[in-house]
Amino acid sequence: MKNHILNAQQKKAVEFDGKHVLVLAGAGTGKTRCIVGRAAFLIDQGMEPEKIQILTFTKRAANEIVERVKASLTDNQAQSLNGSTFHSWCNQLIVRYPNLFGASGYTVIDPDDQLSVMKMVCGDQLVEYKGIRIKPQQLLDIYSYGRNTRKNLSNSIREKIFKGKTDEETNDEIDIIRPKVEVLLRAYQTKKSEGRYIDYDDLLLIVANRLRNDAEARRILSHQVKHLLIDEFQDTNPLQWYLLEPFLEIAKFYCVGDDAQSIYSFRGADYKNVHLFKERVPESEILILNNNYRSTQEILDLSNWLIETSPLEYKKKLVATRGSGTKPKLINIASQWEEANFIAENILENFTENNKNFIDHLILSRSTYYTKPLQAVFIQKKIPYVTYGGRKFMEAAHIKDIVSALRVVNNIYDEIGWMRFLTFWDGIGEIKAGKYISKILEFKDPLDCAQNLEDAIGGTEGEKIADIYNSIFMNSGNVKKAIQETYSKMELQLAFKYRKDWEEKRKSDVPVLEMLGENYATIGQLISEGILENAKQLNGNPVLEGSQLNDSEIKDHVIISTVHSAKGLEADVCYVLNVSPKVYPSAWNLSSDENIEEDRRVLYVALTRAKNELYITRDTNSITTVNSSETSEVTSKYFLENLPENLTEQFVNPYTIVKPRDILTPNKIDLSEGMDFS
DNA sequence: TCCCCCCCAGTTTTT
DNA sequence: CTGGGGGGGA
Repeated sequence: MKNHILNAQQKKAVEFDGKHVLVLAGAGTGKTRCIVGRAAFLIDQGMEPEKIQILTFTKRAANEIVERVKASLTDNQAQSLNGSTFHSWCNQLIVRYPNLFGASGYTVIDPDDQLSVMKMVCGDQLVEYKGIRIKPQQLLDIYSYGRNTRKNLSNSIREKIFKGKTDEETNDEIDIIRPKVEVLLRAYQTKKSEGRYIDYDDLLLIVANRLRNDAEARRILSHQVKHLLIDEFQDTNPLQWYLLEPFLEIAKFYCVGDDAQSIYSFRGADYKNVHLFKERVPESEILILNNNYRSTQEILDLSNWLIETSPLEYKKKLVATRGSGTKPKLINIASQWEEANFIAENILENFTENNKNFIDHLILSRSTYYTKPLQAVFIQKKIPYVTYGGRKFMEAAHIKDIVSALRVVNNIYDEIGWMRFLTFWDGIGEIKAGKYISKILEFKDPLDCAQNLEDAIGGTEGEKIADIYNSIFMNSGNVKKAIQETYSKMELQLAFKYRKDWEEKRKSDVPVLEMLGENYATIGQLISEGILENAKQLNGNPVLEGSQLNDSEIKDHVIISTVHSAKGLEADVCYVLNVSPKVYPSAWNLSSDENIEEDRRVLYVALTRAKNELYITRDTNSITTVNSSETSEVTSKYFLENLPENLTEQFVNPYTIVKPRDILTPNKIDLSEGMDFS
């Protein structure tokens, strides 16, 4: 094993020989290197790789760690090493031990489908639904928040609907709506059972409950799981801990985390869980890594300043082992187009004159949506890029159409799947589809359905739909073939339904779906694992919607990512977009100190990604409007408001701004000019 | 009554 | 780029 790159602290952490450990490590101190090193060390010591489970928050992080372990070992020693997200891991366990968890023939549903189910429930329970002014999506938020935090319904309503307020008026309101919400949530659970649906939280709960209540189940798994290596431990929430706890007696825990990088409280994560580690985990130790290997001192000075100005104490001051470099640059921009142009020109200059590759550049944004103009400019200037974060591949409408056909064969009780598949066809709307579905739900099994589906629907539609059903049914052992057959029968209608952008954009996703299908042995696996799959990452290679990347571009591209998806990433040159008032902290979060501090950590994560050069852009318009019209609240809470001048270099955009014509937003015409009303 | 199509609004962050 | 709403047509 090649471990010569480890320092003394890291080596101690990698070769830890106690039972459970938490490695507390600041940004850039080698957290990932530690997990990679640990896995390689264990395998080197003779542990079977299939009994080591690496748990991460994103699929990409899992893949990357596994790849790096493989690269650090010889002879395919790590071939069967397992790295996955919590959800994917649970799904795999459920599939592998159908008798243990009792969940076969189920369909894992994504948030879109959850919403559809909840809407059906609200339609069924109109009396209760009308009695509360809460939208179906908010009901799901309450439900999921309650399950993830293991808080009760009243408190979940308080957090999600009333922003945590505890005054008497709020309490009275909660008392009034709580029973009605309960009726709706219980109806949602019933509907899930009827449709044999499993939502994301169920994946964790099914495994957790079984293991907690059944010593025999723990005994079986104790032979399979010896080591749990858990990344980003500060982001685990109570539900995840509820799942992990029964493994304490089975496996050895190896957790790494950093409380200053906890940015998932909206999903119920509590950064204090790292502080509770020693209390909750007997026979455990805490190790600390504090040498930063990533960034220059100037970048760390700014990052340190940011968390030092927090009312919370992180007891963290990163020191660069790499020494000094250039100061972070703060650029005031007047519009998103100027920002996009500046970044594009800067990257092109680095590429052509400074001997840098595209992959040396990382662009970080608070939201996916905000990067759209940037992407337009990159396409215009032919800069290859990959986006992380945002919509999943399987969530695109045209993919869902194709997959809906596969879903109903996998689970004939999948009403959501039927609704999508039936209404896909011309002349069938929700009403007709509903009538067909009530007939379909009476079929005994898939075979019964295959034989009688045509008659149940009737006409040429029935013929067409039954034909597709049957060809998938015949090919259920070959997922790729099933997809191809389905597509060939749906192609005409797809091209018609999406005529505006079918040829240019959506059609090219079909081969990607086929490739995805090749990875799975059954349709059930495709739809449960596939919805957890990221759009841009396929067989380890980024796949872009719309543009076909050639080989060299696959290897060399700029990365555009949300901060949340950028955990663990680093780059030579980093651009943090739109660090403006109302964004850091964001306007929604201003009312809560906890949320403001979470936003501070979001910015902290963003800043600490940079190795050598850090560019921070901010919108001058929002600065001036805030100063002139709004109360001081927004400005006083803005993170860069009291930024010491010596920490950054104010920087003027040196490039001429050219607005490409085809991406130009129409100018707003001001019709109030020319008239003096005085 | 049901279905289709066009237009508009509004988008945190993730599994 | 999707979801909802409104209007027109069958």
